[in-house]
Amino acid sequence: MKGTGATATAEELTEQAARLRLAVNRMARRLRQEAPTEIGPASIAALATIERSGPLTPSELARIERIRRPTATRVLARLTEAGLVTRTADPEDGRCAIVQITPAGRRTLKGLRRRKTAYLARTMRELPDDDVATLARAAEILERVLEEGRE
Amino acid sequence: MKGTGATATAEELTEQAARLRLAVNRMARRLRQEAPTEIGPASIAALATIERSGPLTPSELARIERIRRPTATRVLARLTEAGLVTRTADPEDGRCAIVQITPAGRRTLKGLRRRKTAYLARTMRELPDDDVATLARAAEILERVLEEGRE
DNA sequence: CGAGGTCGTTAGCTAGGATAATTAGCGAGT
DNA sequence: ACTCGCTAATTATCCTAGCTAACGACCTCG
Repeated sequence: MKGTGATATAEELTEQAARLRLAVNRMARRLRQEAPTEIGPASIAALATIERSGPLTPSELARIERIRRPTATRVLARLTEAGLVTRTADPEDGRCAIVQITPAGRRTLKGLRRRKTAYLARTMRELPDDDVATLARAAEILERVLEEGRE
Repeated sequence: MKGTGATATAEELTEQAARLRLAVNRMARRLRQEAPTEIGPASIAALATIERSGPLTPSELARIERIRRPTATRVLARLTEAGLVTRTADPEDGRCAIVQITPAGRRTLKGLRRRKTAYLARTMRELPDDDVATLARAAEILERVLEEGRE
């Protein structure tokens, strides 16, 4: 295992970044395939954000999800259509809508999480403990990086 | 196999899988945004596969990339259009086309890799060494898992 | 030769990203 | 108090990229 354990050179870093990028891309695609949903992964991600970050406006959703507002509009239209979120007018600012998750949304999210995680959990169950731990820590690092990268 | 110290419970495993899934999805999205290409990440992935796995037929490409043949057809149409691959008739089977990467394709891939990896490398440069090492190992693990999952 | 299977393509659907342009509402400056 | 500029949200349109269904071309085998 080269490059681990000592400070990586710029070249090694680039190499590692390239591998990570490929692995992430392919895994994302695989996950999409392994966990077919009726409502689309991006919409699910948005719904999860709405659950986690409380009632928010479409613009806030767009900022958090790093998508454009029109995309948020469309995603929200589907979620609303499906009864997973509600939109109410902001009493303080007539331009804003306030989006909230519904009980049905929470239920959907819960069931989805269970199903969508099954493939990965199944895969991880077959890995040695070290690897599982590594992946878990990698997830944390990625979370942190993703969080920092947003301003 | 398992059973060393920090063995995760089923619940923990599920939790970890869920976090990894989210992190992978978000990172993939971020990478797509950070590395805008004129030709689309899936097409690039296909081109990389064509480079790596030598001359192949559209069906083989579809199998390796885990996409359907019509999708492969479209991707190949764009790559051919862009002069990055060539298609020749299979002399032994009139139904098959044989797809090969062109020098321009290799060049494109090379330049793209450099550009597309920049964001991750930049990000990783700011991480402590052990985080970089963790991510590198995670990439290896994911590669292995992805490789195993295909038959 | 004909039947059935495979390869590649075409047509049409959906999701999810983007931009550009429009509408509505807020707030500050004169 | 009105207008101007900014922001919020939507609408319309375009793109990539997955899918299925259906089709013609071709191979294989009885």
